[in-house]
Amino acid sequence: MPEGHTIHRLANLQKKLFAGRVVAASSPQGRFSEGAALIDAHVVRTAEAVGKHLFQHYRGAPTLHIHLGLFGKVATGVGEPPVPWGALRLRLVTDEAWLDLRGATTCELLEPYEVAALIARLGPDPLRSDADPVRAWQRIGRSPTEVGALLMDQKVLAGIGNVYRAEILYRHRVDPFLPGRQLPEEVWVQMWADLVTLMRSGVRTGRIETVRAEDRARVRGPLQRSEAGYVYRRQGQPCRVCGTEIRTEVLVGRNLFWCPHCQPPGARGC
DNA sequence: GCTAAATGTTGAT
DNA sequence: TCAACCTTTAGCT
Repeated sequence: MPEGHTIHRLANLQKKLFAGRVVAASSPQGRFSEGAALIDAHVVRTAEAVGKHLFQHYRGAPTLHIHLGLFGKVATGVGEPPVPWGALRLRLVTDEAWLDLRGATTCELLEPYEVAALIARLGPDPLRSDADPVRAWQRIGRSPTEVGALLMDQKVLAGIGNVYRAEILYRHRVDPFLPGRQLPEEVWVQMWADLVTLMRSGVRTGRIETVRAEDRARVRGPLQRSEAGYVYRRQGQPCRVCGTEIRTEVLVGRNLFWCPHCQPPGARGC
């Protein structure tokens, strides 16, 4: 489930399991053999996440940069690593722990200046204490582009994906198609604060949970895995608050979900 | 068993 | 705006 919270969770875990340890690196699938050879037998200094980008910094070797894309997965564990299966791009093994990477869009080694350049083109990440939400507002507040498109733009905000986009717009009763420059600044300030809270909770639990306690009471039975939010992937089903059918439409190449009653055209939030 | 879709990004048209 | 890419899984047959 690779939105920003997943990547930060992985970084925290990797710091715990690998920082200060020598890793044996290999690429059973073969696509990352050269890179694996360069970090093999080196010590991991630390791991960190910026938006959806994951970095492992090494002593005496370049930085490992991973981007999971839509279907990439990292599996980690302690003890003996499992028998390799499928397309295993990268395996890291220490005396006590292992890590397997599959399906990632990006797995490469970067020099420090390349890491800096990559981070420089990202907007503020709600999960980082060094993030400055004003930078995001400077772009959103003067843009004619739909808020629903701006939230997904990693140059504007880093770490938000299709689930958080839909859910944060719903929670603040904002029309996804509202031009950014028509969004009141105070609504943006609330959305940012809400993102910080929601995503931090996502890092803790490993899940995206967005339904408020008072609305949870309206839901009969346990929330299904695929419908744990207000609107994401709930097209055709009744809005948890007003009962109107949730709609979906493609916006910038991704399925957007919203409630036409709670987020009517022109709704600027509350 | 097959197909489509998925929490994403890039590069070509 | 669209296809390509990386892989797994859900929902069909």
